[in-house]
Amino acid sequence: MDTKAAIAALAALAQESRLATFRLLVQAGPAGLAASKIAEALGLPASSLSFHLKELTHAGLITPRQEGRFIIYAARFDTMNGLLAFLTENCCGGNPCTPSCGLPT
Amino acid sequence: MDTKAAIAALAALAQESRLATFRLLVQAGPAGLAASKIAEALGLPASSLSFHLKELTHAGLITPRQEGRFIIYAARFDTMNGLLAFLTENCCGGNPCTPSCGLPT
DNA sequence: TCTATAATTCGATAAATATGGAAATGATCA
DNA sequence: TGATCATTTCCATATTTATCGAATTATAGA
Repeated sequence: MDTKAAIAALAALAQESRLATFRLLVQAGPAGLAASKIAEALGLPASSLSFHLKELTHAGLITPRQEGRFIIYAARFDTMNGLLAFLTENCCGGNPCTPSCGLPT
Repeated sequence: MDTKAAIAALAALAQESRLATFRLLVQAGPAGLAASKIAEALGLPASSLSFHLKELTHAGLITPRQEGRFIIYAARFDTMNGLLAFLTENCCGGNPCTPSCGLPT
């Protein structure tokens, strides 16, 4: 992951409705959820949710697939893991550091 | 970490200068860096950097300490780790999931 | 105290973003 | 084809945010 992609992902997550959407999809796992189910779960108007889904998709954090007349969204764990790795890259100059400094175990 | 804190941290990181600042401090480790050193390293005007340092501090991602006439900023690894944990919370409903779904190893 | 350096606050401007109703598009089934 | 449901696009508005020069505050040393 490069800086541009990381900023896109972080900006996408830095918004209440989108963060809630993403976390819902992380918890739903690869099976994902239809847009209408997300709207219902979060109490969002369809047009607002659609705007946010597009942001998350464009940032590579979720991916849509058509299933019947539903569009199912699922979290992209590869991107999420790339983001986590990017943030912790070269922690403490690559030197061994205290437990509080490393990744959660 | 709660949702409010996570959004504050994500928003703080979702900006080029701040992300670069934070990563610089992550790599610097607990020793940290003086504001002027950060400005020099990133080529930012002092007033702009100061604005961003305040944002990062307010989000709990960095912390300042006075040392002589310098103010040294250091990354707060506890907050960063809390953020990573928050994002991956209850991944896949807590069920075992494929390797691509878990945290990086 | 006077001076030099470090860092922040102020202020004005420019740019990006969230919101949600209404209308349009896309997909399925009878 | 016509009806129905799912989703997106369009639009206008309100809000937030980034930028950086100039002025201000704070710290240390002579």
